[in-house]
Amino acid sequence: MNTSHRHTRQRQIVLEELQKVTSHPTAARLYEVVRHRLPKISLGTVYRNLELLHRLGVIAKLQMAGEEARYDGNPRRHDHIRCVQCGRVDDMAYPQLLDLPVGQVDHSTGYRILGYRLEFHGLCALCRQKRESEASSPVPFHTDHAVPFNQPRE
Amino acid sequence: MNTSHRHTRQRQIVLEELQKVTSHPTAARLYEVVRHRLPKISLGTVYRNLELLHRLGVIAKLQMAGEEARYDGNPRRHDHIRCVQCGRVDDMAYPQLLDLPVGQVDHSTGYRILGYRLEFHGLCALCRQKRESEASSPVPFHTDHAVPFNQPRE
DNA sequence: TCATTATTAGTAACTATTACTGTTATTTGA
DNA sequence: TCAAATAACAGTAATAGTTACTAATAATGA
Repeated sequence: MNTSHRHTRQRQIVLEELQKVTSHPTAARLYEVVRHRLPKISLGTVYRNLELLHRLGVIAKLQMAGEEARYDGNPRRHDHIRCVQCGRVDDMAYPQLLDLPVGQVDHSTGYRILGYRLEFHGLCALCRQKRESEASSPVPFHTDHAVPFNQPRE
Repeated sequence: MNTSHRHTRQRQIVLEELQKVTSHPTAARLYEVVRHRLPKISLGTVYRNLELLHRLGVIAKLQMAGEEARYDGNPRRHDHIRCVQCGRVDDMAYPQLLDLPVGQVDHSTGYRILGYRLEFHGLCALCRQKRESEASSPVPFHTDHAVPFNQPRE
């Protein structure tokens, strides 16, 4: 069984268009963009190639909490911040976590640690301004792990 | 319009059963457990109450990357580790992130930062042993943001 | 060039979750 | 205490993101 991957026009263009942008598009959004160059491409093909490129480590797949998956042409380790209002995702600089025994077995949990995901959430500049001009309206839903929220259990 | 919440047997038992366990069950799993006490409860009721209790800050909703949502009877801020093989989720102790201007506007991104989510991934003790006994087989899929993975872009 | 087969387009199926609808039962206050 | 008001319910249908299926197409190595 040959496990090599063929070089197709569809795969090439999906990768090219993803690498052009910094907006962390969803599969559906990237599909729209790619269709300008390949009108007959199917959404399934976009999904399949994104998944393959992700498995190969060429791109990154961002499955943020409970949201539609987004893709990132930059596979290097970096973190993201997501707007809780509009879903926009941007890169966020944060130093790597310290004292993480990656590859080692963590003795408190028994897990062999492979890595981590760190995602910030907040209000993007646009949604922040919109909210401020509309006066007082609280955060629309409970954003898990908001730092000020720290009440004791029972 | 009265926005108070009624105290129903269904809501009470969903909360009780969630608070009994430390296994971070999915809605479907909790539904199975709750049915032992309320055979006629519907899955929608479990979902609705979990969502309400989450909004009220009584429980935590863990929407780990791309996975089925899990619920945690402990709403205090803490982090989790997920097994990339079997999906199991455990608590993981890690100190709070430093130098995070929560509530402030981050000048590099323009976001008002509200909080963050930190999730580790790895192999739980069981899956680790299973894998070791089956000899060499690599991690089945690309676990995003694995720390050793750090190649330059393009 | 040709045979092999990975990949495609198009579509159907799947799954977690939410919405809808008529019924039930908690709440409230007369 | 009792009954009106309505939040919440059970049961079911709908939604949305994603994956699986199938016959046709095209990339690849001989």
